[in-house]
Amino acid sequence: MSKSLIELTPVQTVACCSPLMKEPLTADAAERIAPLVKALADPVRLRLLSLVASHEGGEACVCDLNDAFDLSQPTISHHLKVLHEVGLLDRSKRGVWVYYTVRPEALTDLGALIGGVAG
Amino acid sequence: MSKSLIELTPVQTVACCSPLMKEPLTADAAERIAPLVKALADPVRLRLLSLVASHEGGEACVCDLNDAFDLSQPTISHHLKVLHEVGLLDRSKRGVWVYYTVRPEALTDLGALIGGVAG
DNA sequence: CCCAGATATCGACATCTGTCAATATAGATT
DNA sequence: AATCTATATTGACAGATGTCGATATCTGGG
Repeated sequence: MSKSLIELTPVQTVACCSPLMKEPLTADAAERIAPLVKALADPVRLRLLSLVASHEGGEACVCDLNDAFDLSQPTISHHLKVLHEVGLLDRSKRGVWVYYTVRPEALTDLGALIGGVAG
Repeated sequence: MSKSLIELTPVQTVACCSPLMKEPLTADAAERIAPLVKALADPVRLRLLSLVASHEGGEACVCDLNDAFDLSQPTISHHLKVLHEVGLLDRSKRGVWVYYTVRPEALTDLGALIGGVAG
């Protein structure tokens, strides 16, 4: 491990880790990965991510996402922020609208970490 | 979908779902999958799972696990229970000792769901 | 049968989390 | 500028969660 884990974001940590099943996670790595998993550990955020990811071009407007749920607009905004902060979604503003896009590597790396495919 | 989701456990739900990125999760599926992800969304449980999984034969005694953490025995017991209840770990008692083993399919399926590998 | 050790359960507590209503901000249109 | 619409932020609150100490349960050995 050439770089100290301290400098890495959750996504970067996941990208460089062996699968869960191959060798024990260090306490540091676990502390760093948990927030990423936690961001996924909510039914609304799972659906949000899935909606964005499966949308045309892996990109969706907040206005569309709001309509897909029976939740207040601030609540959806909050969940999107959580997903954005851990690096699972990117934001881009175009005019009045905000578009969120998935970061496929982040999902792929996390899937590999959990699923045991070589990472 | 031939069987109602209502009859499926979290692990079974994950096993039958398309990857997050392929098509939008239904609200039902998301509600069912979230507990499984939530069980992983804690640094202690990530390490526990990783310790068990990477142990000899994918099996570890609680006594060994307790020693790996600076936490009380009831706390470790609680975390193991969480992992067991969602189906990520199996329990087996041999004499006074309790051994936990990973369910590799559960991890593999969850990894595929998140990572986008065909499920 | 009683004790000692391993693990689980209980009850309590502080902290974190999801949600909403109210409000703020920012961009487009008139 | 005034206003409308889209999104974010704030503050509040109920409920969930991680942790511990105390205690219960189970099992093997004396």
